[in-house]
Amino acid sequence: MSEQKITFEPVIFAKALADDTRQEIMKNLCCEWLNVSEVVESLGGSVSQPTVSHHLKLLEEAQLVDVRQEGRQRYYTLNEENFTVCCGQLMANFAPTYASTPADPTP
Amino acid sequence: MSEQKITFEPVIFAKALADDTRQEIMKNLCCEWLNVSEVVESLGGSVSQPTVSHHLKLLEEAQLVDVRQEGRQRYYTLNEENFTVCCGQLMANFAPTYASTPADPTP
DNA sequence: TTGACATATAGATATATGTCTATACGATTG
DNA sequence: CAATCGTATAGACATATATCTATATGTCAA
Repeated sequence: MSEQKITFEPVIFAKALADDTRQEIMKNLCCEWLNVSEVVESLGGSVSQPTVSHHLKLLEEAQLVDVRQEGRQRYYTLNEENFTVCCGQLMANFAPTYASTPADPTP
Repeated sequence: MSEQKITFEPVIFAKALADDTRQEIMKNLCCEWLNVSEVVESLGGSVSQPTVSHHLKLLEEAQLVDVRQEGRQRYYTLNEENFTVCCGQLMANFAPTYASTPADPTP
């Protein structure tokens, strides 16, 4: 059904990863749904809520997080599958010798 | 022998990829040794030689290219193996569900 | 040694980006 | 409806970065 196929933009993907704060956020969202306030807390208060929102927006644009609205809160989680696809595409682009041609993903 | 084990710095790796020109350079250096002038040419003259040198330096610092001096020219090539290792580490960090624990690389 | 060539470095500049504060927006609750 | 809470947006600002021109460094050849 909804499962939109990811549009892989290698530079956008790389830019999304190219920041310490965002990588920390991604770690904290890995296998876990957190709302924005919880993400702020998870960073130990080192960055403000608007900054976190900004980072989450970038991650969303890169299709690396899923979002779910619940009341007035928005819950985010890392989309591991999309992340995996992006890494696979990077491999295909830049390490063809090592990249395993992944036939077809689970249909 | 010399094969230095790569020190994976996920943000440095991502930053190295986070630019169109660098990705183009990486593609052109994939499975191919080019000297600096040839890299400049391969970009169709869209960037200057010093700019290319700058990008190559970043790629070198990220350990994504190997360098070989030959006379007065420096030849660069993409290090596919290091690239692969970095992607694998990214997967381990951010997609543990999908990451294959790679036992041991070919000894 | 001198000149030419290949590449790297220095310095300048414009754009991109990460961060903050202030505030707007949207949903819930009294 | 009004107040409140959670999040997003706007605007400002400082730093990072991509690029250029000019020049230095290093290597070879005559």
